[in-house]
Amino acid sequence: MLNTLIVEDDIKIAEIQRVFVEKIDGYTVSGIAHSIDEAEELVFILEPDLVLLDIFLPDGNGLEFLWKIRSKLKRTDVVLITAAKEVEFFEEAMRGGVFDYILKPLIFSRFKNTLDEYKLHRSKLENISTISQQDIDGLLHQTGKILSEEPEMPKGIDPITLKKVAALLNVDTSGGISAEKAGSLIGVSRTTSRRYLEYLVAKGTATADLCYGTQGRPERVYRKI
Amino acid sequence: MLNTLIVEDDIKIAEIQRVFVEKIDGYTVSGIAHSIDEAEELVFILEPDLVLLDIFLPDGNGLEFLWKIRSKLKRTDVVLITAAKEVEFFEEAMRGGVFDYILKPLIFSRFKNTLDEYKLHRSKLENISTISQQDIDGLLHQTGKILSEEPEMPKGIDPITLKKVAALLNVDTSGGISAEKAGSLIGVSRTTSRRYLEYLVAKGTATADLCYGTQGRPERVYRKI
DNA sequence: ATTCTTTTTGTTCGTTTTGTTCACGGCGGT
DNA sequence: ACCGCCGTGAACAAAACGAACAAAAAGAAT
Repeated sequence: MLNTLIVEDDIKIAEIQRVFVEKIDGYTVSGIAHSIDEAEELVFILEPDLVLLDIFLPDGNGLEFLWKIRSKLKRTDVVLITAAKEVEFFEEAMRGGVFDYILKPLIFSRFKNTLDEYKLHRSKLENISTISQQDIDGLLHQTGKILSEEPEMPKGIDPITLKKVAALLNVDTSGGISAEKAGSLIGVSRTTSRRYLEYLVAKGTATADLCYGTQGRPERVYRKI
Repeated sequence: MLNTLIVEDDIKIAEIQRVFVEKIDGYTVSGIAHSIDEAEELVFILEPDLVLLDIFLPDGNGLEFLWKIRSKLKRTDVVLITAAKEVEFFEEAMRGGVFDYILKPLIFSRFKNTLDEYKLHRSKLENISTISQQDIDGLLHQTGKILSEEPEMPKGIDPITLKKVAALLNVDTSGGISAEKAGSLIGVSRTTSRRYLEYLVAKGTATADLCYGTQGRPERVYRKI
């Protein structure tokens, strides 16, 4: 269950928000504050997961309250719900790391979407202890998502084929395979598999050794390092 | 021109970052700091648009420095570039409203992508004075994106064509079709069907694999995930 | 020792498909 | 009616692969 604190001076709107939150699975309202003063008291007692925060309140500014949260509570997130359409507010909110910024009038479907996303976001974070670039690009804004690329492959090396070859080396029992065998296992020619195996050797993630047969030139076998 | 400050203790890596930044249009490096102390001096003098910040430095913690920036400079953004894979660091960074979080080793294409996105982000913000929910959902993380009324397609992607291509992937037997085949089945050119299939791959709803023929460059086949 | 046979390597070059650029046509707004 | 923007596809340059072949490296035979 995720605990929320509603900070909203208009009593009717606060009540609507309470109803909205309780309609959504996995959430409870642990407090409602109708002023910044009240909010400051409540937030440090309740330590909610999520604060639903307005900007304009009679006795203070929601963004200043956001900074107070940031300086004291390291595990509380914030969603702004406000009529403030000026970009300056939005910019400051972004720099304050708010999870979302919803414009009034509050529409339920939009609101539910945010809270569902937040729930998902939390469970994602809980299920990983060390993070990869891919995780980050999925969790942070969509920036990185569009074009997260490979480490600039040299000419003649395709990332997909490379992955197959590298995977083969990881699985390989019997300590080493020839280019011929590797190729036939993946479905490529000896020439190609050799190109990739040699690339891996050059990169330092594999080694080559010789295997002498009964006659003829010895076989070059590759092994992961 | 956007001014950047590089904060990185390893002199070699800092130099690499400087070269990277200067390769990207619209950016200049206005300062390099090799310690938190240096960084604190420089950042308040230079007031850069963007700080490229490491977390582990000999004389202090980059995240604490982030909070110092947040409390003093209201118009400076931060991109973390660090080897810290622990999710706790990432969470704190998110709450600190960092623009991006890039894991070392730093890959140029990924880095360029972030800086290009940041430039775009800034110009978007400069060109609007009052913001709409749609603007917000485009600028903040993908939260609102999934279920906003308009799917807000990237340029070059038409929802109708996309639907056809996506439908094709669902029907596809034989585990995978080439762009050529997909195009002829729908009635569009290979170029177009490819554009959509690649979009689906980038979005994560499809995967690409290679199908090696008897000779010549292998075929790229797409499959739903 | 030298030469022959065998087996696999290493490389060149042609083939096939990709990936990208750019002009065209259509639709929507001013 | 014009301009601007957006999705499309033809044409082109580049990429990735494999067939074919020459060279290499071993044991066997002379």
